[in-house]
Amino acid sequence: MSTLKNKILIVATDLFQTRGINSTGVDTIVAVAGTTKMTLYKYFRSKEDLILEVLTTGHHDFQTWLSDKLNTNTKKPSEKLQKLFEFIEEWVTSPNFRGMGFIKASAEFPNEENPVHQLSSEQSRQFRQYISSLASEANIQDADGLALQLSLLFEGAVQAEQMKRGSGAIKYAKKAAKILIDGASTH
Amino acid sequence: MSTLKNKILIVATDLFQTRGINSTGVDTIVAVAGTTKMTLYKYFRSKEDLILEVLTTGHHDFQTWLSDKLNTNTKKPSEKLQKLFEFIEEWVTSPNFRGMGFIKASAEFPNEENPVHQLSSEQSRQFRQYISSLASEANIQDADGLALQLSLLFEGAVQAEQMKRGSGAIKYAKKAAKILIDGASTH
DNA sequence: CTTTATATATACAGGTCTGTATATAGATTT
DNA sequence: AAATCTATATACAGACCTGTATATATAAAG
Repeated sequence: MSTLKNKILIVATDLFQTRGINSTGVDTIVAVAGTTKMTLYKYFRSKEDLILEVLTTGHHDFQTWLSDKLNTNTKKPSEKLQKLFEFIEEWVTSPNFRGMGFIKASAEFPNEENPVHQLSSEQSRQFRQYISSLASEANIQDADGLALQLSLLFEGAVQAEQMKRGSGAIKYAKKAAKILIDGASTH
Repeated sequence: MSTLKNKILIVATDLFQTRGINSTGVDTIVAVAGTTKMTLYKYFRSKEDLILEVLTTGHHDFQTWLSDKLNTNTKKPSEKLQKLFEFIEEWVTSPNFRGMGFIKASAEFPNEENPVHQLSSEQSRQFRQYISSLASEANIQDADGLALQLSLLFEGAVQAEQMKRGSGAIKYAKKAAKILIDGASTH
């Protein structure tokens, strides 16, 4: 991938997160990235295309990082579920953390026919599905139910952490997750 | 309060929720409300003023409704905490439900110096504080911690319910809340 | 050296948005 | 009947936004 395209993606990810998507114009993006609109529109057909690619890249990076971490550090399925929030905390509190795009994108684009809304909604569903598969492998009865509960905690904590870094929300979410997982395991 | 001002507030609340705040122009609001911009700017100094009043009204309505429900239907402090999510579910699934403004407003206005962000952040804090006071009265040790966990579940469930009505998120949030409350009560 | 590919600089068209200015209609009060 | 208050109708200024058109620079490749 071109260096400039990559730079634009990184800058856009950052600005979308800190200033909001709709409030960030392409002029601002190219100015911060140190390039011009002509170059941006060479790599992205439209601003919407850029938004979609930012979301796709961010989600892919997170999912790859998370499953790698889980696969290399744990063996038993039950361990993976237990370690899940440990690694999420590591991700969220890392300096590279630039937010989970899909959480805020669906708020800024509430219209269900909007492509950005559809993608972020699909990413949220995929992540929940991934947690559910972990729960299934750990022989949890209501895997989908637990996955939904854990994703509520996750999305809430990430949003809180975005709003105020070091809020401690992720620590309490981790504790709550442990209780819920333990409760679902015994039945 | 003037009938027209009230009508504008109701219409704006609805449009902000379904189309997003930034994506809803004042022209659309007055067209749906059946009035003109001149009238809107008679009652509100600016669009930002309108947004702030929509948030304030919505939050006040919810808090009033919730504490009334809790005070008339329960006596013992421990009961209030247990019944909390029952009433929240009733509110969220009622036909009048028009979303919790402060949850989405902070996503659309991420800048911490923005008055809309500040107000929604403050409302989120107030609600968490209210839950914490219920927990304290119920003799929960880490009242603030439990309040944070419950608010994560609440905000996550409301957001999920907004994105897809009848998603069932609130039901699972209620179950999770019960587990967390019971867990925090025994210690 | 010349051709080709890539990036820059700049200007602008067409649209949308907020907020205001001006003129008018209807209704209530004096 | 005259004056006053409230709401309407309409137009527009000024700002911002996306996306494109045009001309130029720079550097690698034949």
